[in-house]
Amino acid sequence: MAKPALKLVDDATDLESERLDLVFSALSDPVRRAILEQLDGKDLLVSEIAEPFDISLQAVSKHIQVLVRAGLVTQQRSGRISRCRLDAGPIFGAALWLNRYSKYWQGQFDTLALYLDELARRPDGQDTGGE
Amino acid sequence: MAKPALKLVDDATDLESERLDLVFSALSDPVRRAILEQLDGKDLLVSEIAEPFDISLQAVSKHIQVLVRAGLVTQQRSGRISRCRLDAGPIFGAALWLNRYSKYWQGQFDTLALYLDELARRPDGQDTGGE
DNA sequence: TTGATAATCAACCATATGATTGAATGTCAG
DNA sequence: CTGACATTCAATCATATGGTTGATTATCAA
Repeated sequence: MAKPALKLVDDATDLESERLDLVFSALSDPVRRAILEQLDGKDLLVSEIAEPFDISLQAVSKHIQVLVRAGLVTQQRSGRISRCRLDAGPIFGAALWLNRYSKYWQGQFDTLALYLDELARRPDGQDTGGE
Repeated sequence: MAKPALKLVDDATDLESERLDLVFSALSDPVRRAILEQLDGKDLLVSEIAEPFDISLQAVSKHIQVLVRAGLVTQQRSGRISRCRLDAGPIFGAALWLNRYSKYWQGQFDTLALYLDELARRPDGQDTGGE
């Protein structure tokens, strides 16, 4: 009856399930994933975010709105500019849901643990670029 | 430069990005997430999977096709029945992508590690608040 | 053969999504 | 005030999605 201690893990509740709907749906678009990667470590304006993409600024603005609705990005408007900041909180909930299947990875699980360790140890989040 | 050792982490490649598109999109629907939870630990027929849901069998069949396209479920037809099996492999790739933001969780990271430990230690994958 | 069963196919519908272009809003600089 | 700029709003379009019902395919049992 009472929810488990880690309520994020239990997606039986409508609220958490709807949040997962929004988060996974937001993550299902490569443009939005790229936006999140851009925001990893630094806040950016809408126009700065849009710069690398070949689509219109309006399209990027709509993508950002989707990320905002999912709780993955917050926007702080000051004057005519709108600074966008990553909020990784909801990603944690998604990761928890995924990790209920970690038992299937097994061998690769060590790889993940190692990778997490590596990431945690690194000052910035940059990948090595291999070798 | 060359790709990193863990190519799953680098979604710059079109192939891996499209796979993530399919996986995250598949996970964005509560029915499909529930199906994956049903398949956690046991293979099921389409009709068995459909039983708990209020929607038509055909709708469930289409959901399963989406999961198959994403690589999350495999189907083995034998006679008129079609046995569905979970393939958690693609979830690993998705988890790796998410975990690039683990540095933001920090405090909660211990919680995740603890949870993973808990999951790994549990004989079956059942959550406390399960079905 | 007949008939029930398992699953998919097909057509259809309502709504959502991702993109576009053009207009509007609001703000800063001269 | 004028105008450039940052962003959003609005209308539109093509396509995708999630659901329905009805038909079809294929298998098993009597």
